[in-house]
Amino acid sequence: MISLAEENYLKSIYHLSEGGNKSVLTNELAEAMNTKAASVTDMIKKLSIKEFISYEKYYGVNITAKGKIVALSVIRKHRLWETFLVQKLGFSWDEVHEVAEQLEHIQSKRLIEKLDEFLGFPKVDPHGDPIPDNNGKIKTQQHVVLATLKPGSDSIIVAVKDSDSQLLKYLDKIGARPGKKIKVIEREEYDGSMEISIQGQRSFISKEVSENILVTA
Amino acid sequence: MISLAEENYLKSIYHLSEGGNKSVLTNELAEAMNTKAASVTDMIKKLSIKEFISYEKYYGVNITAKGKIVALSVIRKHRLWETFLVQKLGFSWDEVHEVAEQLEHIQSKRLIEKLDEFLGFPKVDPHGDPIPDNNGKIKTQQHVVLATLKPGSDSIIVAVKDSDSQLLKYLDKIGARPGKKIKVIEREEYDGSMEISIQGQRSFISKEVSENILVTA
DNA sequence: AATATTTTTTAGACACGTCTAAATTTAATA
DNA sequence: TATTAAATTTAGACGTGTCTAAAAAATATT
Repeated sequence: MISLAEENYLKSIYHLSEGGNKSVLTNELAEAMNTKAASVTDMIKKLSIKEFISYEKYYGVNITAKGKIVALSVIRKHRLWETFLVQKLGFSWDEVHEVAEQLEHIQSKRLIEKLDEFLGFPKVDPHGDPIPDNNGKIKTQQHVVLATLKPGSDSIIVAVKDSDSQLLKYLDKIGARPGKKIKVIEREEYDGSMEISIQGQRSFISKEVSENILVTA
Repeated sequence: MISLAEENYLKSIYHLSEGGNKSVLTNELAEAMNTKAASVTDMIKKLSIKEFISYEKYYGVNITAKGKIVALSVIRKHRLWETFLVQKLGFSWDEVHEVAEQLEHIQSKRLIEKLDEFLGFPKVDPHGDPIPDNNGKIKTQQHVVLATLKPGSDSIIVAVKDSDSQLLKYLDKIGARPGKKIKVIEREEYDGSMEISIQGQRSFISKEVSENILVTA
């Protein structure tokens, strides 16, 4: 049996390693988990014994195939629940994260299968992130950070990086949601800020914001 | 903040005390919680300090008003989730208990309000048990155990006592669901077994079963 | 009433997940 | 390369919730 804490660590390791493509350092993980490095060391020892990760002292951790299965299952649940909260219960997309953080740990295969069906087998969640399938397969999107686009570029918003509620509220205000067309009107070389247009709605956004919006390549 | 274990204890104490109408003994609680008496003693000390229960050594516990609020909130969540599972996800009523045991601990006032609305503000769950309202008010039903009815009696099934999945499957098979009319055809004095009829479907049930079916008085 | 039985509590222990403070190792810098 | 700084791990501790075994209190029996 896998504990709630273990699931959360694996999910975090999966994300920080960008799907298992690089190793994750103790301090990174400590920051992401909002805990202390010493606690992380303790936990990664356990996860390592259980073979969810491989771990070499002082050199960070790598998630194993076995660990990925767990992480993707949790991510699948998280994204399905977020979809449920928005589509069925009428939550706005900036409110769902915390609740989904709890719901993702409910243990019941049947529940998730039924929920998936109830939602019509969605492929992406309300933030545009892909939902892993039942077998842990996930479609990695071809996307690029808005900040890198040149003036005049046209593309479609695919997803949003951060799950910070403040940012999401702001994006909602300027109409920046997955699926929407976005055009870069102008880009200020000095600070990287840009003027954009979404469905005719013009906005000035800072570089920071433009780095959190992912668009089609 | 209240922990998952504390919520479960309070829920159990609420049920065993029949809504706070009598005190609950350590051993009863131990059996209900599937744990040891010593563990119960430890926990009820904590709950007592937090004033969710009052506790006199060797004489069991009584739930306080503060404790009832917590218990009823958990019960409300449990029953709303059960309703969701059956009505929206298509679970059968004998499958929902375990999953609802997990879902009932999700912490989000907004979620429960939205869920309640989504379900159309149901008054009873799929087992016929009343759903406490937002303020912890619960309609106690006027019901009687089927076992006490005399032959010839006509009444309506209100709820089912036990949440054992085996029993629920059996009841489902003989058509015994909340809301259904039930007639006692004959009652065997010797062992308390009876012949009943539900929507024309006749069945012989043991005394044990008839003690788990609650009907209108 | 004295003794036996049952119930409950206490004492001491353990796994989990966390922490602080100190020690160790690696990386950076002079 | 020797020293300093940063990152990581170890050591020892703590709160939660659980356990077993033993002690204490309440109840039942003779």
